[in-house]
Amino acid sequence: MPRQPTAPARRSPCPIACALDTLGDKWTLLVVRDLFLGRKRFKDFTASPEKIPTNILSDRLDRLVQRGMVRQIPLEESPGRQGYALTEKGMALQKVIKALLQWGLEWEQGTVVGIRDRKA
Amino acid sequence: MPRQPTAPARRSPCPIACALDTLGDKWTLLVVRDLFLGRKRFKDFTASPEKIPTNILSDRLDRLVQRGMVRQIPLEESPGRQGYALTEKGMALQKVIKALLQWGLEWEQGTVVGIRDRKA
DNA sequence: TTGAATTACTTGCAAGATGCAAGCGAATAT
DNA sequence: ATATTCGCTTGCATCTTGCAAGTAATTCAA
Repeated sequence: MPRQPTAPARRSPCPIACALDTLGDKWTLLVVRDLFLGRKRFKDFTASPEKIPTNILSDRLDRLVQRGMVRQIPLEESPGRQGYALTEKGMALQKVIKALLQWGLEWEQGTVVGIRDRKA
Repeated sequence: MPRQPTAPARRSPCPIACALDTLGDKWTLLVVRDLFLGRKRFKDFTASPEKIPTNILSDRLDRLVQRGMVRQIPLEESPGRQGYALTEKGMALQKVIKALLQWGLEWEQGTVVGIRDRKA
């Protein structure tokens, strides 16, 4: 029988574990952060100071789209190019991002808000 | 010159990126979740339904201790054995855990609160 | 008190993920 | 028309993960 592209199995029904099945890696939530900052295009994400490799970026954007946190949007400033934006499900991650931001600021010294591209 | 065991380099001064330098993987925050649930001992963590491999557990506990989120504690019920508990810095992750929990519950269907060991 | 479990790990290895560099076709700028 | 940027994909070396097995130190049971 031909198989539907199987959703990767969940480790458990725990909502935290399930969230981490998608979000639990070094890069995914940084892409989400950039989307909250209004970044839309591939090059915008690569311009962030963490310098995400393009193959990883491509993969993470795909996964976020597949899992319904991001959708592709047309870019009115350049038609024929695609951009990315958070869906409602993606927007709902705001509390997670804020909690990480506050924790980092309070407990990891030397961190500052307001990321800039390396060419600011 | 002999070198101090170097702290792994930060990707950027962004507090979110910095938080993810420690927390950004599939397992670390599940260990933190278990600590919030009152689990103290190695075997308690291995009993969680996600079945963390013991080498990963060992590594993650070490890293959490190194980075100041967890400390080792004596176990009064069996002296000569060590347990683990959250420090203040670790406790401060409560909002992160709660945000992930709420997001998972709301957006990932089939998730439920109240994890159980497989032998409940 | 002696032997059998249990606990808290470590080690080895196969498989998968990551990161760098290069390449490549479609859009855009000159 | 040509050059450059953009949005990727591919290959490959390296690092990380996950499974199984092993081990030394408790603890338990007879």
